[in-house]
Amino acid sequence: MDSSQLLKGVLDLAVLAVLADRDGYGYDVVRRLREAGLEDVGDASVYGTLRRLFRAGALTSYVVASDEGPHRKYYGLNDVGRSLLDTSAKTWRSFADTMNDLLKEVPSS
Amino acid sequence: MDSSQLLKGVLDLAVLAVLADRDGYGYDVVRRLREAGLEDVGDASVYGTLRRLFRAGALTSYVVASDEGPHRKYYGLNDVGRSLLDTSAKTWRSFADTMNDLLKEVPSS
DNA sequence: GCACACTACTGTGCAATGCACAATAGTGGC
DNA sequence: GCCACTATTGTGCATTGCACAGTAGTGTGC
Repeated sequence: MDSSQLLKGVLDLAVLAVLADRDGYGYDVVRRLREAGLEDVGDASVYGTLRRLFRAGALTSYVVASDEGPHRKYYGLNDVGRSLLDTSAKTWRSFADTMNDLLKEVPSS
Repeated sequence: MDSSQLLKGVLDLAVLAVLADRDGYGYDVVRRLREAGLEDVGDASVYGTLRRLFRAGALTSYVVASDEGPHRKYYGLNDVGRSLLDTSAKTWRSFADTMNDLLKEVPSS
């Protein structure tokens, strides 16, 4: 099973969760998601998600120059983003519970 | 957050899990999924998923006449389907664990 | 100086899939 | 006859993750 389809609709949540910890720029968010276990996440997906969330008014954005490469566009949560994170996390937990319940007859291995 | 996006890539798994319990026809699978907590699942999604899984060789299919309405096209798991269910369930559990870990800093309410 | 690797962002176009909606059709109650 | 419920199929759309290409800055090794 391709885990890329599992990400649909959850990448927003994952990105919000990562940014809740601390502000980050695209390349950095990709790295943090992969370290967290989402190893197959594509960089274009993350950049796209950040832009979408920003356009939706959930993120702040500011550019910082770097002396180790190109400039970095940092993103951070604002109130809309924090509230989106809360409700999305709630929706996710309830959904995951439902799925786990459905799967309780399926042997773990 | 629209839970419809959460279903992406998971509806296959949910349908397989429901059919693992016992064979079922489309309309019945929709009802069982809704009773299980997936209240917003669309009927066209389920019919589409059943056809897709059948085309992929994971399901058997047979038509049964009904005296309470139109005929019913039953679907059931074959070996491919059972193996798909196992690996998909494993992928889901690992993915859900990763997400829950990412969300552990987010207050539950 | 130049090739290359790593960092970092943007844009285009595609594939997968859940869903709305319409059409078809059988049964039964009023 | 009309309507509600059951049951399946097909069309077309919206969302979204991703591959890929392009641009660009920094540092390393030759």
